[in-house]
Amino acid sequence: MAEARTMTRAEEVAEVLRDEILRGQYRAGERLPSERELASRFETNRGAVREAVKKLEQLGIAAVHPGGARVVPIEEATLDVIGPLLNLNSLPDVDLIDQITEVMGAMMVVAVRHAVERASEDEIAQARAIVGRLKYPGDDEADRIQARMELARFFMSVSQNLVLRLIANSLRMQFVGRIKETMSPTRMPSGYAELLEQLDGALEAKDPRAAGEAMQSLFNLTRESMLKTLRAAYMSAAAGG
Amino acid sequence: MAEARTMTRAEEVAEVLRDEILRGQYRAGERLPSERELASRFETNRGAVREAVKKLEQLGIAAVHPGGARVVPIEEATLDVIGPLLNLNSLPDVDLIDQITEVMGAMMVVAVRHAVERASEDEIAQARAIVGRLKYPGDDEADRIQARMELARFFMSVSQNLVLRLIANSLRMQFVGRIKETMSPTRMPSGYAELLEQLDGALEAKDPRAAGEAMQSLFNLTRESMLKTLRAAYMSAAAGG
DNA sequence: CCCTACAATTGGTCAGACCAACTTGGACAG
DNA sequence: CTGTCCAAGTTGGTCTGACCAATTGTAGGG
Repeated sequence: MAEARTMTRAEEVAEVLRDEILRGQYRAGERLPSERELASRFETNRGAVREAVKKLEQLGIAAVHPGGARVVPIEEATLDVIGPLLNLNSLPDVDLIDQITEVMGAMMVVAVRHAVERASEDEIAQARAIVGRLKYPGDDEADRIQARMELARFFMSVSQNLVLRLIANSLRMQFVGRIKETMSPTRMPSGYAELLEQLDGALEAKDPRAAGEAMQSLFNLTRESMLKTLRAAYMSAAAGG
Repeated sequence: MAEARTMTRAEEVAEVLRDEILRGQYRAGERLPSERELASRFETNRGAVREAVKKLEQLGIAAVHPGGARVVPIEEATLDVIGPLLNLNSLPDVDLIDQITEVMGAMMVVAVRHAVERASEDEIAQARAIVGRLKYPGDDEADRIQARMELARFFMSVSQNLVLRLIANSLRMQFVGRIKETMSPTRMPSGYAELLEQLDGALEAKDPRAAGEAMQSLFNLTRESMLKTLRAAYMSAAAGG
């Protein structure tokens, strides 16, 4: 599912315009060229341009009114701009990744607390099984990443909080793919194993608070190691280029 | 700004289809009627229908492919479905509101912690001024609601976390307007004043953790009182109808 | 029963047109 | 010179009708 089907003409136009806006080539409040102008610039018809501009509007970075479309400041955009923002440059913005991770951490803490509160025996067992795969990773590194994702999704779904799931969806979809390539050599940070042990214990004891705290610490650790890796990547890129 | 301009034909169609999907009139995975069929049903042209369907796709509740559009399960939707979900019935869903409040609370805690960490003297003073308006409310009840919103937005903007702001934007935009009408007789719950005092103290001492905890407690309190009010509204609605 | 080939349907694109609402610029009154 | 108001031009919203490529559903052949 979700295979990268060939892009539609409207999507191509939307992408170009979107990146131009995100790069700040238009000031906030400034008028976008008219649909007719854009159609001639992209050598396509107005219908396609219209769809593209609608897309920008639903991204929250453009406001279309009869009389003209205007650029909206990014702070008023939708969560969906995060992905494009990450992909704007060859290396994603460190601060932005840090912010994403922090928010994801906070959400996971809430999810875990809820999940532990309402989980059945069986679900607890499932969660612990995944934690086990993290504690004693096989020879496959990819399996650990996979297990981490699974754990997150599992807690999210058991937590029964739709809002949480939707936010996590958006962030994951935009974030995870992008970060995997940058973070390919993920090492297990020191202290990680102990925290997994804590989480496992909290699950066994069905202690929501303890589970939440363990999860928080896990995320903090992941966050730090991620930043370190990213900064290193930046350094080498700067040295290389 | 953002005045309710007359709805576009495409928007009308999108609204109807969106609500039909959210009400579960199509099973997940089921095919949507073709654009041509919809055009004839809504007595409009294919272009308008096309825009509408695109809108559904960007809401994350429909997936458009050559060959046909299909309905997507709501768990895979975008945050933007929250608003429509709330407005689906005359009274918003209590569980959903609870979930939203909980998530907003978690985000505000993160925001406050960050904000206190990086706030300048001047910004701290501004925040405390708003807290003061909450502590000693004037005769105007609306002013208190206003102050609460201001405080939230202030912390969000000072926190410098774009992700946080974007999520808060979405939730606020979809949630606040809806909830105000339901919650018009907001009373100050007992214990609220003390927590405000705590928050003020934490701001003065520039203690991020303490500020976060105070904010968490404030939200928990608000959440409870909101649920109580809502449940009461439901009871009276059930009795009346 | 499976698989291939064909035909119908679907979304994607395109061109050209009209309308209502908006923006703009200039004429006019003060 | 300043401010107001109106008219012309521009813009988005809607509509029609058409063609293409891809996917679907189906009937026929293995």
